[in-house]
Amino acid sequence: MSDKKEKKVRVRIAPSPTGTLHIGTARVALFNYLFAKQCEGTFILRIEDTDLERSEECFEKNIIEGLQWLGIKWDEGVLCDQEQNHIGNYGPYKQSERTDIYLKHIKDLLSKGKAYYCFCSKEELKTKKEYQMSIGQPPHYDEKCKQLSAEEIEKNIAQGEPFIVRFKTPIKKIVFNDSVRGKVEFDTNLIDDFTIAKGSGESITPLYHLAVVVDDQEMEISHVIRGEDHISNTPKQILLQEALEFPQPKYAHLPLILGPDKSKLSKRHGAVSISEYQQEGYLPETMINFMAFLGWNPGGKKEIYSIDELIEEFSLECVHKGGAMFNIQRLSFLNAFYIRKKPLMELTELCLPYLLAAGLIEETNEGEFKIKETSETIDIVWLSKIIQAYQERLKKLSEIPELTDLFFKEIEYDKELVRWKNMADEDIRKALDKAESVLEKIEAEDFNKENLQNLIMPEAEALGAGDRGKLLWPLRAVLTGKKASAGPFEIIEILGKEKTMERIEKAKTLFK
RNA sequence: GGCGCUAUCGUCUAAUGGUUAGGACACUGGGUUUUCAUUCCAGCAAUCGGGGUUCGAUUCCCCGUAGCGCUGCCA
Repeated sequence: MSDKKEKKVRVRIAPSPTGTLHIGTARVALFNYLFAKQCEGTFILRIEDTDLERSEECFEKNIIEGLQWLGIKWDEGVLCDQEQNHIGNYGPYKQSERTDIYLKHIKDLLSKGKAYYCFCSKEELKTKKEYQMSIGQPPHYDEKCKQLSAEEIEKNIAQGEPFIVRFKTPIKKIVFNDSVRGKVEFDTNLIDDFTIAKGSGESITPLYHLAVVVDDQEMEISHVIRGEDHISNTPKQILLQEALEFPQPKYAHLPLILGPDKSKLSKRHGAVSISEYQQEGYLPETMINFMAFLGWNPGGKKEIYSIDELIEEFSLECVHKGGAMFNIQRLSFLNAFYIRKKPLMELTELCLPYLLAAGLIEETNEGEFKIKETSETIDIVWLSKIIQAYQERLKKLSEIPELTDLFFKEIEYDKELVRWKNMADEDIRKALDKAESVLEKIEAEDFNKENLQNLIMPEAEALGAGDRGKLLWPLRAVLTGKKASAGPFEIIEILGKEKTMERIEKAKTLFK
Protein backbone atom coordinates (compact mmCIF):
# COMPACT_ATOMS: atom_id res chain seq x y z
CA MET A 1 0.00 0.00 0.00
CA SER A 2 2.99 2.27 -0.35
CA ASP A 3 1.39 4.36 -3.06
CA LYS A 4 -1.43 5.27 -0.73
CA LYS A 5 0.99 7.11 1.50
CA GLU A 6 3.22 8.53 -1.21
CA LYS A 7 0.50 10.54 -2.78
CA LYS A 8 -2.92 11.60 -1.72
CA VAL A 9 -5.43 9.28 -3.28
CA ARG A 10 -7.90 11.04 -5.52
CA VAL A 11 -10.28 8.94 -7.55
CA ARG A 12 -13.38 9.67 -9.56
CA ILE A 13 -16.46 8.28 -11.14
CA ALA A 14 -17.17 9.99 -14.41
CA PRO A 15 -20.53 8.99 -15.84
CA SER A 16 -22.00 10.59 -18.89
CA PRO A 17 -25.63 11.64 -18.48
CA THR A 18 -26.86 9.85 -21.56
CA GLY A 19 -28.87 7.33 -19.59
CA THR A 20 -29.97 6.40 -16.10
CA LEU A 21 -27.44 5.20 -13.53
CA HIS A 22 -26.38 1.81 -14.80
CA ILE A 23 -25.62 -0.92 -12.33
CA GLY A 24 -22.18 -1.28 -13.90
CA THR A 25 -21.46 2.40 -13.40
CA ALA A 26 -22.73 2.19 -9.85
CA ARG A 27 -20.40 -0.70 -9.18
CA VAL A 28 -17.43 1.18 -10.58
CA ALA A 29 -18.46 4.11 -8.38
CA LEU A 30 -18.64 1.79 -5.39
CA PHE A 31 -15.16 0.38 -5.98
CA ASN A 32 -13.74 3.87 -6.37
CA TYR A 33 -15.55 4.98 -3.24
CA LEU A 34 -14.35 2.01 -1.20
CA PHE A 35 -10.80 2.52 -2.37
CA ALA A 36 -10.89 6.24 -1.60
CA LYS A 37 -12.40 5.81 1.84
CA GLN A 38 -9.98 3.10 2.76
CA CYS A 39 -7.01 5.22 1.77
CA GLU A 40 -8.56 8.29 3.35
CA GLY A 41 -8.53 9.78 -0.09
CA THR A 42 -10.99 11.84 -2.06
CA PHE A 43 -13.81 10.50 -4.18
CA ILE A 44 -15.03 12.75 -6.96
CA LEU A 45 -18.15 12.81 -9.11
CA ARG A 46 -17.52 14.34 -12.48
CA ILE A 47 -20.18 14.55 -15.16
CA GLU A 48 -18.91 13.83 -18.65
CA ASP A 49 -21.42 15.63 -20.75
CA THR A 50 -19.25 16.65 -23.67
CA ASP A 51 -21.78 15.06 -25.97
CA LEU A 52 -24.44 17.72 -25.69
CA GLU A 53 -26.69 15.97 -28.20
CA ARG A 54 -27.19 12.95 -26.03
CA SER A 55 -26.76 14.37 -22.55
CA GLU A 56 -29.88 15.19 -20.61
CA GLU A 57 -30.43 16.86 -17.30
CA CYS A 58 -32.87 14.23 -16.13
CA PHE A 59 -30.18 11.58 -16.47
CA GLU A 60 -27.75 13.67 -14.49
CA LYS A 61 -30.36 13.91 -11.78
CA ASN A 62 -31.01 10.20 -11.92
CA ILE A 63 -27.31 9.45 -11.54
CA ILE A 64 -26.88 11.79 -8.61
CA GLU A 65 -29.96 10.52 -6.83
CA GLY A 66 -29.00 6.93 -7.49
CA LEU A 67 -25.59 7.33 -5.93
CA GLN A 68 -27.10 9.15 -2.98
CA TRP A 69 -29.65 6.42 -2.49
CA LEU A 70 -26.91 3.82 -2.48
CA GLY A 71 -25.02 5.79 0.13
CA ILE A 72 -22.03 6.35 -2.10
CA LYS A 73 -21.02 9.84 -1.09
CA TRP A 74 -18.61 12.01 -2.99
CA ASP A 75 -16.25 14.51 -1.45
CA GLU A 76 -16.03 16.69 -4.52
CA GLY A 77 -18.10 17.08 -7.61
CA VAL A 78 -21.46 17.87 -9.05
CA LEU A 79 -24.44 18.60 -6.83
CA CYS A 80 -28.15 18.63 -7.50
CA ASP A 81 -28.59 21.63 -5.29
CA GLN A 82 -29.94 24.73 -7.02
CA GLU A 83 -27.94 27.08 -4.85
CA GLN A 84 -24.67 25.35 -5.37
CA ASN A 85 -23.83 23.25 -8.36
CA HIS A 86 -20.70 21.64 -7.03
CA ILE A 87 -18.44 21.12 -4.06
CA GLY A 88 -14.66 21.17 -4.18
CA ASN A 89 -11.94 23.43 -5.47
CA TYR A 90 -11.23 21.75 -8.75
CA GLY A 91 -14.52 22.66 -10.37
CA PRO A 92 -16.60 23.05 -12.29
CA TYR A 93 -17.04 19.30 -12.34
CA LYS A 94 -19.21 19.20 -15.40
CA GLN A 95 -17.32 18.94 -18.64
CA SER A 96 -19.74 21.17 -20.49
CA GLU A 97 -18.68 23.97 -18.15
CA ARG A 98 -14.98 23.41 -18.68
CA THR A 99 -14.63 24.08 -22.38
CA ASP A 100 -12.05 26.86 -21.92
CA ILE A 101 -9.76 24.50 -20.08
CA TYR A 102 -9.85 21.98 -22.89
CA LEU A 103 -9.47 24.62 -25.55
CA LYS A 104 -6.15 25.69 -24.13
CA HIS A 105 -4.78 22.17 -24.45
CA ILE A 106 -6.25 21.55 -27.87
CA LYS A 107 -4.63 24.73 -29.14
CA ASP A 108 -1.41 23.67 -27.48
CA LEU A 109 -1.36 20.33 -29.29
CA LEU A 110 -2.31 21.99 -32.54
CA SER A 111 0.41 24.61 -32.32
CA LYS A 112 3.01 22.02 -31.44
CA GLY A 113 2.06 20.00 -34.47
CA LYS A 114 0.92 17.12 -32.30
CA ALA A 115 -2.60 17.37 -33.64
CA TYR A 116 -4.18 18.57 -36.83
CA TYR A 117 -7.47 19.68 -38.31
CA CYS A 118 -9.37 17.22 -40.42
CA PHE A 119 -12.16 18.23 -42.76
CA CYS A 120 -13.09 14.82 -44.08
CA SER A 121 -16.82 14.32 -44.04
CA LYS A 122 -18.43 11.55 -42.09
CA GLU A 123 -19.71 10.02 -45.31
CA GLU A 124 -16.27 10.03 -46.89
CA LEU A 125 -14.74 8.33 -43.87
CA LYS A 126 -17.52 5.83 -43.72
CA THR A 127 -17.12 4.87 -47.36
CA LYS A 128 -13.38 4.42 -46.98
CA LYS A 129 -13.82 2.37 -43.88
CA GLU A 130 -16.35 0.11 -45.51
CA TYR A 131 -14.04 -0.41 -48.44
CA GLN A 132 -11.14 -1.31 -46.18
CA MET A 133 -13.30 -3.78 -44.32
CA SER A 134 -14.55 -5.30 -47.55
CA ILE A 135 -11.05 -6.15 -48.68
CA GLY A 136 -10.24 -7.58 -45.30
CA GLN A 137 -8.13 -4.71 -44.07
CA PRO A 138 -8.37 -3.14 -40.65
CA PRO A 139 -10.16 0.21 -40.89
CA HIS A 140 -7.59 2.92 -40.66
CA TYR A 141 -7.76 6.67 -41.30
CA ASP A 142 -5.64 7.51 -44.34
CA GLU A 143 -4.33 10.73 -42.78
CA LYS A 144 -5.45 12.71 -45.76
CA CYS A 145 -5.77 15.98 -43.86
CA LYS A 146 -2.41 15.65 -42.15
CA GLN A 147 -0.77 17.38 -45.12
CA LEU A 148 -3.12 20.34 -45.33
CA SER A 149 -1.38 23.71 -45.61
CA ALA A 150 -1.99 26.48 -43.11
CA GLU A 151 -3.77 28.49 -45.81
CA GLU A 152 -6.11 25.67 -46.68
CA ILE A 153 -6.94 25.13 -43.04
CA GLU A 154 -7.58 28.79 -42.46
CA LYS A 155 -9.73 29.02 -45.55
CA ASN A 156 -11.81 26.02 -44.57
CA ILE A 157 -12.33 27.31 -41.08
CA ALA A 158 -13.22 30.78 -42.34
CA GLN A 159 -15.80 29.20 -44.63
CA GLY A 160 -17.34 27.52 -41.64
CA GLU A 161 -16.41 24.00 -42.71
CA PRO A 162 -17.06 21.63 -39.83
CA PHE A 163 -13.89 19.94 -38.67
CA ILE A 164 -12.47 17.52 -36.20
CA VAL A 165 -9.12 17.63 -34.53
CA ARG A 166 -7.03 14.52 -34.79
CA PHE A 167 -4.16 13.53 -32.59
CA LYS A 168 -1.01 12.63 -34.46
CA THR A 169 -0.42 9.18 -33.04
CA PRO A 170 3.28 8.47 -32.66
CA ILE A 171 4.34 4.93 -33.41
CA LYS A 172 5.66 3.27 -30.33
CA LYS A 173 5.03 0.64 -27.76
CA ILE A 174 2.86 1.56 -24.80
CA VAL A 175 3.22 -0.45 -21.64
CA PHE A 176 1.35 0.23 -18.47
CA ASN A 177 0.97 -1.56 -15.22
CA ASP A 178 -2.62 -2.29 -14.39
CA SER A 179 -3.33 -2.86 -10.71
CA VAL A 180 -5.65 -5.75 -11.39
CA ARG A 181 -4.11 -7.22 -14.54
CA GLY A 182 -0.43 -6.50 -14.31
CA LYS A 183 1.54 -5.51 -17.37
CA VAL A 184 -0.55 -4.54 -20.41
CA GLU A 185 1.07 -3.81 -23.75
CA PHE A 186 -0.10 -2.10 -26.90
CA ASP A 187 1.53 -1.26 -30.18
CA THR A 188 0.31 2.14 -31.33
CA ASN A 189 0.76 1.51 -35.03
CA LEU A 190 -2.67 -0.11 -34.84
CA ILE A 191 -4.16 3.07 -33.44
CA ASP A 192 -5.60 5.64 -35.81
CA ASP A 193 -4.99 9.34 -35.59
CA PHE A 194 -7.89 9.48 -33.22
CA THR A 195 -10.20 12.42 -32.69
CA ILE A 196 -9.82 14.71 -29.72
CA ALA A 197 -12.19 17.55 -30.58
CA LYS A 198 -14.77 18.69 -33.04
CA GLY A 199 -16.12 22.03 -34.09
CA SER A 200 -16.71 24.64 -36.72
CA GLY A 201 -15.55 28.21 -37.00
CA GLU A 202 -14.46 29.44 -33.61
CA SER A 203 -16.26 26.86 -31.52
CA ILE A 204 -14.46 23.73 -30.52
CA THR A 205 -15.72 21.09 -28.15
CA PRO A 206 -13.51 18.37 -26.78
CA LEU A 207 -14.12 14.70 -27.30
CA TYR A 208 -13.82 11.98 -24.73
CA HIS A 209 -10.11 11.11 -24.70
CA LEU A 210 -8.97 14.68 -24.50
CA ALA A 211 -11.51 15.66 -21.87
CA VAL A 212 -10.70 12.71 -19.61
CA VAL A 213 -6.99 13.20 -19.79
CA VAL A 214 -7.21 16.91 -19.13
CA ASP A 215 -9.69 16.56 -16.30
CA ASP A 216 -7.83 13.76 -14.61
CA GLN A 217 -4.75 15.93 -14.68
CA GLU A 218 -6.51 19.11 -13.56
CA MET A 219 -8.29 17.30 -10.77
CA GLU A 220 -5.11 15.51 -9.76
CA ILE A 221 -6.60 12.07 -10.11
CA SER A 222 -4.15 9.54 -8.71
CA HIS A 223 -5.91 6.30 -9.68
CA VAL A 224 -8.17 5.67 -12.61
CA ILE A 225 -10.41 2.80 -11.60
CA ARG A 226 -12.89 1.98 -14.35
CA GLY A 227 -14.44 -0.81 -16.36
CA GLU A 228 -12.48 -3.24 -18.47
CA ASP A 229 -14.14 -1.84 -21.56
CA HIS A 230 -11.72 1.08 -21.24
CA ILE A 231 -8.61 -1.03 -21.47
CA SER A 232 -8.09 -0.33 -25.13
CA ASN A 233 -8.70 3.37 -24.57
CA THR A 234 -5.82 3.53 -22.14
CA PRO A 235 -2.95 3.65 -24.66
CA LYS A 236 -4.62 6.57 -26.43
CA GLN A 237 -4.96 8.42 -23.19
CA ILE A 238 -1.38 7.69 -22.20
CA LEU A 239 -0.26 9.04 -25.55
CA LEU A 240 -2.18 12.20 -24.88
CA GLN A 241 -0.67 12.51 -21.42
CA GLU A 242 2.76 12.18 -22.88
CA ALA A 243 2.05 14.79 -25.53
CA LEU A 244 0.71 17.21 -22.95
CA GLU A 245 3.45 16.33 -20.49
CA PHE A 246 1.05 15.18 -17.84
CA PRO A 247 1.95 12.63 -15.20
CA GLN A 248 0.36 9.24 -15.59
CA PRO A 249 -2.21 8.11 -13.04
CA LYS A 250 -2.28 4.51 -11.89
CA TYR A 251 -4.75 2.35 -13.74
CA ALA A 252 -7.03 -0.40 -12.51
CA HIS A 253 -9.49 -2.00 -14.91
CA LEU A 254 -12.37 -3.78 -13.28
CA PRO A 255 -14.00 -6.86 -14.78
CA LEU A 256 -17.36 -6.31 -16.43
CA ILE A 257 -20.75 -7.34 -15.17
CA LEU A 258 -22.13 -9.88 -17.60
CA GLY A 259 -25.64 -10.76 -18.66
CA PRO A 260 -26.91 -14.36 -18.77
CA ASP A 261 -25.36 -14.76 -22.23
CA LYS A 262 -21.97 -13.67 -20.86
CA SER A 263 -21.91 -10.44 -22.82
CA LYS A 264 -21.64 -7.06 -21.18
CA LEU A 265 -24.77 -6.43 -19.14
CA SER A 266 -27.11 -4.16 -21.02
CA LYS A 267 -30.71 -3.14 -21.35
CA ARG A 268 -31.61 -6.09 -23.51
CA HIS A 269 -30.88 -8.34 -20.53
CA GLY A 270 -33.55 -6.57 -18.46
CA ALA A 271 -33.37 -3.96 -15.74
CA VAL A 272 -29.97 -2.30 -15.52
CA SER A 273 -30.78 0.98 -13.83
CA ILE A 274 -30.24 1.47 -10.15
CA SER A 275 -33.51 3.39 -10.09
CA GLU A 276 -35.38 0.39 -11.46
CA TYR A 277 -34.07 -1.77 -8.65
CA GLN A 278 -34.93 0.93 -6.18
CA GLN A 279 -38.49 1.05 -7.47
CA GLU A 280 -38.79 -2.72 -7.40
CA GLY A 281 -38.00 -2.55 -3.74
CA TYR A 282 -34.44 -3.70 -3.44
CA LEU A 283 -32.68 -2.11 -0.50
CA PRO A 284 -29.54 -0.06 -0.95
CA GLU A 285 -27.60 -2.33 1.39
CA THR A 286 -28.59 -5.26 -0.82
CA MET A 287 -27.31 -3.53 -3.91
CA ILE A 288 -24.05 -2.53 -2.25
CA ASN A 289 -23.36 -5.98 -0.87
CA PHE A 290 -24.30 -7.57 -4.17
CA MET A 291 -22.28 -5.27 -6.39
CA ALA A 292 -19.22 -5.50 -4.19
CA PHE A 293 -19.08 -9.26 -4.59
CA LEU A 294 -19.28 -9.16 -8.35
CA GLY A 295 -15.65 -9.50 -9.28
CA TRP A 296 -14.24 -9.02 -5.83
CA ASN A 297 -13.83 -11.24 -2.82
CA PRO A 298 -11.81 -10.68 0.32
CA GLY A 299 -11.27 -14.42 0.78
CA GLY A 300 -12.92 -16.41 3.51
CA LYS A 301 -16.51 -17.39 4.01
CA LYS A 302 -18.16 -14.22 5.15
CA GLU A 303 -20.48 -12.90 2.47
CA ILE A 304 -22.65 -10.37 4.22
CA TYR A 305 -20.96 -7.02 4.40
CA SER A 306 -22.13 -3.51 5.21
CA ILE A 307 -20.64 -0.63 3.30
CA ASP A 308 -18.43 0.24 6.28
CA GLU A 309 -17.14 -3.29 6.52
CA LEU A 310 -16.43 -3.18 2.82
CA ILE A 311 -14.35 -0.06 3.30
CA GLU A 312 -12.34 -1.96 5.90
CA GLU A 313 -11.79 -5.00 3.76
CA PHE A 314 -11.52 -3.62 0.28
CA SER A 315 -8.38 -4.06 -1.73
CA LEU A 316 -7.68 -3.75 -5.41
CA GLU A 317 -5.46 -6.82 -5.15
CA CYS A 318 -8.53 -8.95 -4.51
CA VAL A 319 -10.33 -7.76 -7.62
CA HIS A 320 -10.76 -10.53 -10.17
CA LYS A 321 -9.79 -10.48 -13.76
CA GLY A 322 -12.71 -12.36 -15.23
CA GLY A 323 -16.18 -10.90 -15.75
CA ALA A 324 -18.96 -11.81 -13.35
CA MET A 325 -22.45 -12.74 -14.36
CA PHE A 326 -25.32 -10.78 -12.90
CA ASN A 327 -27.33 -13.30 -10.91
CA ILE A 328 -30.77 -12.03 -10.00
CA GLN A 329 -31.43 -15.00 -7.73
CA ARG A 330 -28.55 -14.06 -5.56
CA LEU A 331 -29.69 -10.45 -5.49
CA SER A 332 -33.12 -11.65 -4.46
CA PHE A 333 -31.69 -13.83 -1.72
CA LEU A 334 -29.66 -10.95 -0.34
CA ASN A 335 -32.64 -8.64 -0.47
CA ALA A 336 -34.83 -11.07 1.43
CA PHE A 337 -32.04 -11.40 3.94
CA TYR A 338 -31.73 -7.65 4.48
CA ILE A 339 -35.50 -7.25 4.66
CA ARG A 340 -35.66 -9.85 7.41
CA LYS A 341 -32.95 -7.99 9.30
CA LYS A 342 -34.61 -4.60 8.92
CA PRO A 343 -36.04 -3.00 12.07
CA LEU A 344 -39.84 -3.22 11.83
CA MET A 345 -40.70 0.47 11.89
CA GLU A 346 -38.12 1.25 9.25
CA LEU A 347 -39.44 -1.50 7.06
CA THR A 348 -42.97 -0.23 7.56
CA GLU A 349 -41.94 3.24 6.43
CA LEU A 350 -40.28 1.71 3.39
CA CYS A 351 -43.42 -0.22 2.49
CA LEU A 352 -45.75 2.74 2.82
CA PRO A 353 -45.14 4.18 -0.66
CA TYR A 354 -46.01 0.85 -2.25
CA LEU A 355 -49.28 0.59 -0.33
CA LEU A 356 -50.13 4.15 -1.30
CA ALA A 357 -49.22 3.63 -4.94
CA ALA A 358 -51.34 0.50 -5.09
CA GLY A 359 -54.30 2.54 -3.90
CA LEU A 360 -54.84 0.38 -0.84
CA ILE A 361 -54.37 3.23 1.60
CA GLU A 362 -54.22 6.99 1.34
CA GLU A 363 -52.76 9.79 3.32
CA THR A 364 -55.13 12.22 4.99
CA ASN A 365 -54.56 15.93 5.29
CA GLU A 366 -53.55 15.47 8.88
CA GLY A 367 -50.67 13.26 7.82
CA GLU A 368 -52.46 10.14 8.94
CA PHE A 369 -53.48 7.19 6.86
CA LYS A 370 -56.79 5.63 6.05
CA ILE A 371 -57.95 2.58 4.21
CA LYS A 372 -59.07 3.77 0.85
CA GLU A 373 -61.99 1.39 0.44
CA THR A 374 -63.59 1.98 3.84
CA SER A 375 -62.11 5.35 4.81
CA GLU A 376 -61.23 3.90 8.20
CA THR A 377 -58.38 5.73 9.81
CA ILE A 378 -55.44 3.50 10.58
CA ASP A 379 -52.35 3.97 12.60
CA ILE A 380 -48.79 3.11 11.86
CA VAL A 381 -48.63 0.51 14.62
CA TRP A 382 -51.42 -1.44 13.01
CA LEU A 383 -49.65 -1.22 9.68
CA SER A 384 -46.44 -2.38 11.24
CA LYS A 385 -48.19 -5.51 12.48
CA ILE A 386 -49.10 -6.34 8.92
CA ILE A 387 -45.57 -5.75 7.76
CA GLN A 388 -44.27 -7.88 10.58
CA ALA A 389 -46.51 -10.75 9.56
CA TYR A 390 -45.00 -10.67 6.10
CA GLN A 391 -41.46 -9.60 6.81
CA GLU A 392 -39.96 -13.04 6.43
CA ARG A 393 -41.91 -13.71 3.24
CA LEU A 394 -40.90 -10.56 1.46
CA LYS A 395 -38.30 -10.74 -1.28
CA LYS A 396 -38.73 -7.17 -2.44
CA LEU A 397 -40.83 -4.27 -1.22
CA SER A 398 -42.99 -4.09 -4.32
CA GLU A 399 -44.56 -7.40 -3.35
CA ILE A 400 -46.20 -5.93 -0.28
CA PRO A 401 -49.53 -4.81 -1.82
CA GLU A 402 -50.44 -8.15 -3.35
CA LEU A 403 -49.42 -9.94 -0.18
CA THR A 404 -51.37 -7.74 2.20
CA ASP A 405 -54.33 -6.41 0.21
CA LEU A 406 -56.62 -8.68 2.24
CA PHE A 407 -56.33 -6.27 5.14
CA PHE A 408 -57.45 -3.30 3.11
CA LYS A 409 -60.28 -4.57 0.98
CA GLU A 410 -63.00 -7.15 0.64
CA ILE A 411 -61.64 -10.51 -0.35
CA GLU A 412 -62.82 -12.74 -3.13
CA TYR A 413 -62.05 -16.38 -3.50
CA ASP A 414 -63.23 -19.63 -4.93
CA LYS A 415 -65.12 -22.03 -2.69
CA GLU A 416 -62.61 -24.75 -3.51
CA LEU A 417 -59.80 -22.75 -1.99
CA VAL A 418 -61.32 -23.36 1.41
CA ARG A 419 -61.26 -27.14 1.05
CA TRP A 420 -58.49 -28.85 2.99
CA LYS A 421 -57.51 -32.12 1.31
CA ASN A 422 -60.79 -33.94 0.55
CA MET A 423 -62.93 -32.48 3.27
CA ALA A 424 -66.65 -32.60 2.59
CA ASP A 425 -68.65 -29.36 2.59
CA GLU A 426 -70.33 -30.47 5.72
CA ASP A 427 -67.03 -30.92 7.54
CA ILE A 428 -65.77 -27.58 6.39
CA ARG A 429 -68.92 -26.04 7.73
CA LYS A 430 -68.35 -27.75 11.05
CA ALA A 431 -64.80 -26.48 11.18
CA LEU A 432 -65.92 -22.94 10.51
CA ASP A 433 -68.69 -23.24 13.10
CA LYS A 434 -66.17 -24.44 15.59
CA ALA A 435 -63.79 -21.63 14.89
CA GLU A 436 -66.60 -19.15 15.12
CA SER A 437 -67.83 -20.41 18.42
CA VAL A 438 -64.38 -20.33 19.95
CA LEU A 439 -63.71 -16.82 18.69
CA GLU A 440 -67.11 -15.66 19.82
CA LYS A 441 -66.14 -16.29 23.41
CA ILE A 442 -62.98 -14.21 23.22
CA GLU A 443 -63.28 -10.53 24.04
CA ALA A 444 -62.26 -8.23 21.20
CA GLU A 445 -59.47 -6.74 23.28
CA ASP A 446 -58.03 -10.17 23.87
CA PHE A 447 -57.59 -10.81 20.17
CA ASN A 448 -53.90 -11.20 20.24
CA LYS A 449 -51.79 -13.86 18.64
CA GLU A 450 -50.83 -15.70 21.83
CA ASN A 451 -54.33 -15.81 23.21
CA LEU A 452 -55.80 -16.91 19.93
CA GLN A 453 -53.26 -19.60 19.50
CA ASN A 454 -53.77 -20.93 23.02
CA LEU A 455 -57.49 -21.16 22.56
CA ILE A 456 -57.77 -22.30 18.98
CA MET A 457 -54.95 -24.85 18.80
CA PRO A 458 -56.53 -27.38 21.20
CA GLU A 459 -59.76 -27.16 19.22
CA ALA A 460 -57.93 -27.69 15.96
CA GLU A 461 -56.16 -30.66 17.49
CA ALA A 462 -59.42 -32.16 18.65
CA LEU A 463 -61.46 -31.50 15.58
CA GLY A 464 -58.88 -32.80 13.17
CA ALA A 465 -57.83 -35.73 15.33
CA GLY A 466 -54.22 -34.79 14.80
CA ASP A 467 -54.72 -33.06 11.47
CA ARG A 468 -54.93 -29.44 12.54
CA GLY A 469 -55.29 -28.42 8.95
CA LYS A 470 -58.94 -29.46 9.05
CA LEU A 471 -59.70 -26.41 11.09
CA LEU A 472 -56.77 -24.13 10.43
CA TRP A 473 -56.72 -24.27 6.64
CA PRO A 474 -60.39 -23.37 6.09
CA LEU A 475 -60.16 -20.69 8.74
CA ARG A 476 -57.10 -19.11 7.21
CA ALA A 477 -58.51 -19.46 3.71
CA VAL A 478 -61.77 -17.66 4.44
CA LEU A 479 -59.94 -14.87 6.18
CA THR A 480 -57.34 -14.29 3.50
CA GLY A 481 -58.77 -15.66 0.28
CA LYS A 482 -55.26 -16.81 -0.52
CA LYS A 483 -53.44 -20.07 -0.87
CA ALA A 484 -50.42 -18.68 0.88
CA SER A 485 -50.35 -16.15 3.66
CA ALA A 486 -49.17 -15.47 7.16
CA GLY A 487 -50.54 -17.72 9.90
CA PRO A 488 -54.19 -17.54 10.99
CA PHE A 489 -53.51 -16.19 14.46
CA GLU A 490 -51.54 -13.22 13.23
CA ILE A 491 -54.19 -12.59 10.61
CA ILE A 492 -57.00 -12.68 13.14
CA GLU A 493 -55.23 -10.37 15.50
CA ILE A 494 -54.66 -7.81 12.76
CA LEU A 495 -58.15 -8.11 11.33
CA GLY A 496 -59.78 -7.80 14.74
CA LYS A 497 -62.85 -9.50 16.03
CA GLU A 498 -65.45 -7.74 13.98
CA LYS A 499 -63.94 -8.30 10.58
CA THR A 500 -62.90 -11.83 11.43
CA MET A 501 -66.42 -12.83 12.43
CA GLU A 502 -67.82 -11.12 9.39
CA ARG A 503 -65.59 -13.07 7.04
CA ILE A 504 -66.33 -16.38 8.71
CA GLU A 505 -70.04 -15.68 8.68
CA LYS A 506 -69.94 -14.85 5.01
CA ALA A 507 -67.95 -17.96 4.18
CA LYS A 508 -70.47 -20.19 5.92
CA THR A 509 -73.04 -19.33 3.29
CA LEU A 510 -70.89 -21.28 0.82
CA PHE A 511 -71.06 -24.44 2.89
CA LYS A 512 -74.69 -25.01 3.83
C1' G B 1 -10.55 -9.47 -39.66
C1' G B 2 -7.02 -6.82 -36.20
C1' C B 3 -5.62 -5.75 -31.21
C1' G B 4 -6.40 -6.66 -26.08
C1' C B 5 -8.29 -9.28 -21.90
C1' U B 6 -10.05 -13.68 -19.53
C1' A B 7 -10.80 -19.06 -18.11
C1' U B 8 -12.50 -23.58 -10.68
C1' C B 9 -19.61 -26.66 -9.64
C1' G B 10 -25.42 -23.94 -13.61
C1' U B 11 -24.03 -18.94 -11.02
C1' C B 12 -20.86 -15.89 -7.42
C1' U B 13 -16.46 -17.63 -5.60
C1' A B 14 -12.36 -20.00 -1.71
C1' A B 15 -7.79 -22.65 -1.55
C1' U B 16 -3.08 -25.05 -2.59
C1' G B 17 3.34 -27.05 -6.07
C1' G B 18 0.88 -32.70 -2.48
C1' U B 19 -6.58 -31.22 0.19
C1' U B 20 -11.98 -36.15 0.32
C1' A B 21 -10.79 -28.96 -4.31
C1' G B 22 -14.16 -25.50 0.63
C1' G B 23 -18.42 -21.93 1.03
C1' A B 24 -22.79 -19.27 -0.80
C1' C B 25 -27.01 -18.82 -4.38
C1' A B 26 -29.96 -22.02 -7.33
C1' C B 27 -31.72 -27.00 -7.57
C1' U B 28 -33.25 -31.95 -5.21
C1' G B 29 -34.65 -34.83 -0.83
C1' G B 30 -36.00 -34.69 4.30
C1' G B 31 -37.29 -32.58 9.60
C1' U B 32 -40.29 -28.51 11.95
C1' U B 33 -45.03 -26.19 9.97
C1' U B 34 -52.63 -25.69 8.36
C1' U B 35 -50.43 -22.96 3.62
C1' C B 36 -46.53 -20.00 2.01
C1' A B 37 -42.21 -18.21 4.11
C1' U B 38 -38.59 -18.78 7.91
C1' U B 39 -35.37 -22.39 10.11
C1' C B 40 -32.58 -27.05 10.49
C1' C B 41 -30.31 -31.52 8.18
C1' A B 42 -28.70 -34.02 3.86
C1' G B 43 -27.68 -34.47 -1.44
C1' C B 44 -26.23 -32.97 -6.48
C1' A B 45 -22.43 -30.47 -8.98
C1' A B 46 -16.24 -27.72 -11.01
C1' U B 47 -10.23 -26.91 -11.87
C1' C B 48 -11.36 -25.78 -20.88
C1' G B 49 -7.85 -29.06 -24.11
C1' G B 50 -2.71 -30.32 -25.31
C1' G B 51 2.30 -30.00 -24.24
C1' G B 52 6.24 -28.84 -20.97
C1' U B 53 8.93 -27.66 -15.79
C1' U B 54 8.50 -30.97 -11.43
C1' C B 55 8.97 -36.81 -7.55
C1' G B 56 4.12 -34.46 -7.93
C1' A B 57 0.51 -29.20 -11.56
C1' U B 58 -5.92 -27.16 -10.73
C1' U B 59 -1.78 -23.88 -9.17
C1' C B 60 4.27 -22.08 -12.83
C1' C B 61 5.51 -21.69 -18.47
C1' C B 62 4.12 -22.36 -23.70
C1' C B 63 0.57 -23.53 -27.50
C1' G B 64 -4.32 -24.25 -28.76
C1' U B 65 -9.62 -23.54 -27.94
C1' A B 66 -13.58 -20.78 -26.35
C1' G B 67 -15.76 -16.43 -24.45
C1' C B 68 -15.77 -11.39 -23.89
C1' G B 69 -14.10 -6.27 -24.80
C1' C B 70 -12.36 -2.51 -28.11
C1' U B 71 -12.01 -1.40 -33.21
C1' G B 72 -17.32 6.22 -33.28
C1' C B 73 -17.07 13.44 -35.10
C1' C B 74 -20.29 8.10 -27.82
C1' A B 75 -18.34 7.85 -23.22
